[in-house]
Amino acid sequence: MKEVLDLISEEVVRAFEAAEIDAKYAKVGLSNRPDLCEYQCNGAMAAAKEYHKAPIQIATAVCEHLSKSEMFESVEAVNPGFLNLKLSPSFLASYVTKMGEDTKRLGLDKIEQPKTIMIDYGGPNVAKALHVGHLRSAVIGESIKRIGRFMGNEVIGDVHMGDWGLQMGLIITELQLHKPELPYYDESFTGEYPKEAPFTVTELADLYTTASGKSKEDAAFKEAAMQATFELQNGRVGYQELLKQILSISVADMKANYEKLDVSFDLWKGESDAQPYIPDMVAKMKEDGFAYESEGALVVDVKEETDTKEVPPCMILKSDGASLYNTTDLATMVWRMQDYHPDKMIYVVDKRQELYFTQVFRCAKKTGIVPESTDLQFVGFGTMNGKDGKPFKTRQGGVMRLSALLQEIHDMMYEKIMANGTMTPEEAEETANVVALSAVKYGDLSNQASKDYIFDMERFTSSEGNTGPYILYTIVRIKSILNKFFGDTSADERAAKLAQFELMAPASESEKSLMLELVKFNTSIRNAYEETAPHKICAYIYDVANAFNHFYHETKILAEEDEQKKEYYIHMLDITRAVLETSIDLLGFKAPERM
RNA sequence: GUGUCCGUAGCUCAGUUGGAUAGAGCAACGGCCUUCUAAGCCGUGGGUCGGGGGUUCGAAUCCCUUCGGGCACACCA
Repeated sequence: MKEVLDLISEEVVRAFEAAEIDAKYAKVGLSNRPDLCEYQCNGAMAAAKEYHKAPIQIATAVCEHLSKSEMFESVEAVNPGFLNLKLSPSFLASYVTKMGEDTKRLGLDKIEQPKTIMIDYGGPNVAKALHVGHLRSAVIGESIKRIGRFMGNEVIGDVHMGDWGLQMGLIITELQLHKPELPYYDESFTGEYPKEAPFTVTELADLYTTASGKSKEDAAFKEAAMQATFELQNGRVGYQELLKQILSISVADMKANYEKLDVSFDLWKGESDAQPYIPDMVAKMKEDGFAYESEGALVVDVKEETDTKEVPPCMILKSDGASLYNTTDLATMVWRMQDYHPDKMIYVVDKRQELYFTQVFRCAKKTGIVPESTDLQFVGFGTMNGKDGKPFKTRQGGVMRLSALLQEIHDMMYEKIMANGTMTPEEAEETANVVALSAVKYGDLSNQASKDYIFDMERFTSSEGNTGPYILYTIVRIKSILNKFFGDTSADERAAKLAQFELMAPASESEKSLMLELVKFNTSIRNAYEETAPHKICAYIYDVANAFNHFYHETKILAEEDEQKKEYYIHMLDITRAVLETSIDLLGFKAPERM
């Protein structure tokens, strides 16, 4: 359904036209003076020059035409030329009623031309435990994916694992020292390779850690690892089979970890999946004359005239002929285009990689790997810092594992819940998980993705202020009332009853404020989608939660004696709940029943 | 050095793309529970939007300049 802002705009446009002022000046926005009005139009001041009239004259003329509209409670022209608008309570009630008719979409239309969007986030390394550095990509990417889908697009999430390169060689070489008898190392082996992996996740991580340490001190070991990497990349069968085992073990573990974060991927592709596409891709680049040799390496020029600085060429092959990050990323685009024909690809990666991705994007377009019609978007996120403003570390100064971070926050929430003494340990355990996730995700998403932010556990886990737990608490309060009101009735019965409860025009300030917030749902979500900015959803629901809590404080809902009024409250509560729950789902977390 | 992002209350952050008196939260102080979850609500104090110029009816927002900080600048990913 049409957004409130559009409905107002149409009305204002008509008034401008009636006053014989060009409609281009009839721009309406939210008020920045809520004490004076709810929506405002400043067009009269902009139009003053063209029409050689005092802005207030124009505003007054428009105001006269506008005051006939039933949409507004009041319309005022104020010096020097502001047009102040207040919505009528009945208009608000009817709009919210329409939202409530479909609590799944709440008045938000899907976009008219859905796109196929591929989104690249996560980027974990095989054989390395997920650490806090992986948190932002996962959390932000997941939210962008959900928002994109909610708007009606087909969104495909790809984890894009780091499963290629020296790290694999390190593991292969280290494992050989422990278990040289494995068939993977026997080049003459022709039988069937074992189905079971020769290690567990923990062993795998240990292998890598040891090997990685050795390679820094032991030159011969590193040499062997590089040789193994080379042989793996050149198709040595035993090594490729071993890689499959490494992947299967590692992926299972990653999936478990991401599941705890409520983050999922449609594709579990890695850098290795791009390898088969490299030779043809490189050959074509040479053939088409884009790739040439420079200082021994194969590169493609990507600088443009409008550049304000020097953009180095995009390197396709190193001087030793080996492929690198760029090669893999470009080849990944090859299969993505081939298999999925996306209209858009979004990369959710550390913002420090911006220049690098500019090179890759330009190269992809220039060489025709990605057609002009496909949009390539870089969503760079900032660093997650500790309270000292420096990159987040454990107390010991090491890199913190994601699981350890989640555990720590979970424990804080668990303690808080148990202190209330209202839950069994089992229920508290589960609730703590849900609340902890909201704390982490909301803490991350409520900041602009592109900025560095300070990860402050005390603040994020607090239920005061703009936090996940505060939002959840608000939802829980609403649910609690709804549950008391409806008792044991089934979801269907509830819906049927709710459909009969009519909303009344808001009588008090707090009712109206709440409705004014609810009505912004579609605009807010669309904005967040268009600007790839989940933090706008956070800002929105924080306003909704505030408006609700204010209303809640002032209004006795279940004790209301007027049945009709009570039903109206209940209906509005349910719509508020739907707005909040739909929104947090887009952010990637859920609300518990109690907390 | 070149480029780029940033600088808003003691702290953490918003600021609807140029509008009115720059907003929240935390922290500080003061109120509100025999009534739907007080993990809440209400109030008070706190600012030269880093500095300086400019553009115009009007600037935290656009331009220039300056100071301070982060980050990136072809064989890592």
